[in-house]
Amino acid sequence: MLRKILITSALPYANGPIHLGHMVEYIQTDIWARFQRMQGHTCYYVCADDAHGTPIMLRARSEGITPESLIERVAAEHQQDFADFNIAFDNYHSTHSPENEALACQIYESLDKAGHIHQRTIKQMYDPEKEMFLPDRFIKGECPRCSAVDQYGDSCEACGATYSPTELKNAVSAISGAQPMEKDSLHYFFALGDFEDMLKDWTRGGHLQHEVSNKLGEWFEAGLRDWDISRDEPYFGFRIPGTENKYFYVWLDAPVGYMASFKNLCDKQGINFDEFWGSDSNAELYHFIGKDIIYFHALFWPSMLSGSGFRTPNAIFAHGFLTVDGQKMSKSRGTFIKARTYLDHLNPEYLRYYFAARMGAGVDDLDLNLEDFKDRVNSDLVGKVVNIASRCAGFIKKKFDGKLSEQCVEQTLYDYFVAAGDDIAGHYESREYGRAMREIMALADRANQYIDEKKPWVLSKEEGREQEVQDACSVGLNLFRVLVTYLKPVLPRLTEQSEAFLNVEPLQWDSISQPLTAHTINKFKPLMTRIDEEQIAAMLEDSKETISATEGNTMTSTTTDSGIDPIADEIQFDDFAKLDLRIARIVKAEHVEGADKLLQLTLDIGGETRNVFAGIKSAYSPEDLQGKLTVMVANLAPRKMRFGVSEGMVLAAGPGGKDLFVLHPDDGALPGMRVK
RNA sequence: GGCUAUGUAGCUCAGUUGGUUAGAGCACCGCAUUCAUAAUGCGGGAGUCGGUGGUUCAAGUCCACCCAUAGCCA
Repeated sequence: MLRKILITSALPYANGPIHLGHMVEYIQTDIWARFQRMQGHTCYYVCADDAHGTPIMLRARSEGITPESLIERVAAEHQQDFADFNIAFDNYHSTHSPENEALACQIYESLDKAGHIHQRTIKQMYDPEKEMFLPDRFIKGECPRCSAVDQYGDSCEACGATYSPTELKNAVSAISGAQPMEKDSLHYFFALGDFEDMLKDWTRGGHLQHEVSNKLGEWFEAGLRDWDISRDEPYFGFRIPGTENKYFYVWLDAPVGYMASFKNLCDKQGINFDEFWGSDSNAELYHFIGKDIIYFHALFWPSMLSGSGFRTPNAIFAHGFLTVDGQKMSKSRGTFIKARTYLDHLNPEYLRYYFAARMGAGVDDLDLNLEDFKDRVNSDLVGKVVNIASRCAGFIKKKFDGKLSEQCVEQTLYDYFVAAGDDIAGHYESREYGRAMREIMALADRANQYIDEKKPWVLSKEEGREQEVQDACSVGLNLFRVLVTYLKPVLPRLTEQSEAFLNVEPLQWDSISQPLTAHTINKFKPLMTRIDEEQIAAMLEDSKETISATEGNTMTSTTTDSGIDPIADEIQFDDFAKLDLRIARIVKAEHVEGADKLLQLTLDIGGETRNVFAGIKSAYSPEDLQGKLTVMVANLAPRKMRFGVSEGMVLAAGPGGKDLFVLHPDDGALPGMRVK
């Protein structure tokens, strides 16, 4: 029976470039879409840029352009990256679109009408200088529990406490540096608790991976709380119907973007939208997402849909994150690799294959081990698969004028290859691509063994055995054709070239039931070349140089350390002169008992010593620092911390974790010298 | 801190309801081969199954605790 399927990938945030972490998901989804289409099913694959929210507003502001022109530019870049990775979207749209506004408002109004929207005045932090309310992550201060400095407004990275930003001590706005004040604001809430019964059924109804269902049990135990869906102006988003100055929180209209993109496609191609989204739809709907955004997709989204008269998804498919060589992507190591940087150096099909080879249906993280990447692509694709065609094509072309035998002499072997297709299809369907690739490669091994047994290069030197040569090579090429068919969802470009070489129509899953006989093929050209280590090295080098990525509150996985902060507001010389920066010698550095992130430093600033707690333990051990010169802020008000009083601050750059770099003066500087 | 996962050869993984000597591919070594983009075939070495303790005639598999890694905590 032919199926009608609509699938989506999470919407990338229109605030920065696509990187290889994003590509895990788009490649996973694209393979699935291509597989379904090869089966003859109708499968639409839609996506869009997620274009709203404070980070985009601020970024546009810092670039001195409108949010509209920012998102337009980023959308063009995103789409070029996807196109070059052969991600075959049926439609790519934007959440900042009329379709999305109409649908978001329609859903909101339905929910409101049914009594699922409540209003309530809350206290929120407000930046009096910028005249705006501050999202939690734009407020920094000291953790109310452990007093760690420089923590975000929602949780402490040092002790793991979660709290509300109003509890933060010595809070400052990350945008202006001003001290935020509490201010009342009327907010709109979605009553998630109204959907508890529906959600309990849905999340346990086979729509989620088992580990995800387990995780969600936790939320039910904790009780479902209302969801704050409004934001005050200034905000880049859609105004809430019936209000003057309230906007939908970006996460309200982001998933609606799936519908909007599809609506846009329907309008262009005359597809029936309701057939896919109506409450009685019998089409299939699947969302591919990263494991970090399960909450939004498995709780809010089904509730919103069912509360506003739409169907709910058949399933949510969550995947893990990408690491590179076993570690988080890092800018300093060059492993924060943008899609574009990869494309500048390497064939996208290599990565598509490598990801496929290592991808399963679970939420485990996936590691891009660059050594393994090279070995695997070279031995599996070039050494095994492509080699089969390469070693047979010459004989057929030279000795038989490109013509295959009249009949397949190895029907049993051929049937064995065809029969394996059911298993492989099953693995694709259940997103066990790694298993599928393993089975395909086992078949490739079998094909190479067969050619080895027949030894056409020996036969061709013997009189009267021409037929055997033609037969063996014809079998080899027919096996190759089956293998390429199985790999088609993963390797669209290789497949296209192979179709041209084999001189056949686009391969479908069921087009291989019979072998090609008495068929003329075209001249063989190398289908894929090996990866050279140099290419990988050059890509890493390039990645180190072209670091400019920034992330925000994105729907797609942020697998990375944070991006480059925007340049702060202009200051006058007098403001700068207030800072007293001094060269300091680290005379002693030691661990602080009970502190995860802090090192205690004793600094000599020329006759005076200072005790400073620095949050650099993740990047330095005390031995690294002892005796070194650095720069400190000497006139910062002393701050009482849980472990003692900190009398200043050492200067360091970097996003955090292992990527922290303490400043270091040039030779000749002496403790106590003022930096100006 | 709480929760959900993950941890098996150098690398990637498979190991069904606990049941002989823990398997495969890649990498490595040896041999064969030269049709093929130095590709292929045959053979070989390699593992205290994250750690500790327990249940059992029997544990990679079950239980407890611990360690490491990842994500989530609206």
